[in-house]
Amino acid sequence: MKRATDPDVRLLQATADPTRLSILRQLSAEGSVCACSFSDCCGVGQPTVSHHLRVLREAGWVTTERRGTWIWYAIRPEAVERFRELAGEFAPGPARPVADFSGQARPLPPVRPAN
Amino acid sequence: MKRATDPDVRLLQATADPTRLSILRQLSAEGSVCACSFSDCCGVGQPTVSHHLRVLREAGWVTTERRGTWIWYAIRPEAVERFRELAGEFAPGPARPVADFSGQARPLPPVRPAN
DNA sequence: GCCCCATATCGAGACTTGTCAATATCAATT
DNA sequence: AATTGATATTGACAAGTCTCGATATGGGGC
Repeated sequence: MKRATDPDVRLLQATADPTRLSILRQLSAEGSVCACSFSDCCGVGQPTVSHHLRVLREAGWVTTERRGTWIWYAIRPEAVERFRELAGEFAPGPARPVADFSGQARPLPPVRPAN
Repeated sequence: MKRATDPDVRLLQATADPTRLSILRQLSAEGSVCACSFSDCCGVGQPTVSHHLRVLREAGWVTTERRGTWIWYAIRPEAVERFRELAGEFAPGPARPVADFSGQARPLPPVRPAN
């Protein structure tokens, strides 16, 4: 994959992994979670968890807060907001595609974008 | 990336690419789009567009309809619905993380999930 | 200072992905 | 049937990703 530069793509890419999706769901459910809580529940080793947390942080999904020895992670509201905006952008096609061309031999010369 | 099997992850993974995000946006804007319209606008060759459309189709994002020589793509309502459900799941952490431990030496022994 | 614990980083290996050129398939027209 | 045009598939390569073991970092308590 070519490294994504578009922030939207990075936000989406960060969610597109089973381990990170689990992390995001746990964070959503519990609000603020110690990094040490992820190693156990995700079935991967500590360095791997650390890697995924970094990906989430660099995509803008989470913030960290050090409390003594532990580091607590939480989801950033801006990330949720942006993700929901993206969800709002997506819209399904018409139930009946564009128009009814049944019986017509050459349905519709597609409108091609100027070339 | 290990090949994703979870349908949610596949749905998210399909969005996590600049070309595919463009395609989804164009489909959202125009409702139903001829495959031939994507080659021009996405800056990639025709086989690459075809590849991305396949990824979107196998993730459940789009359906196809053949009209003579052309093939029209449209976003499936179920995909949009599921994506919005996912967006609804995500919730930010508390503004003030969990509690105020300022001044306390050992803030909070993290509650570790049973091990 | 030293040790212990939680977390991050490094380096490597296996695997996946994005892209293209070449080719195949399929529908419509002649 | 041959041709033309749109789309899909194949095969290859470069680049990215996930995972781990080993190691580094950094804080707290002794």
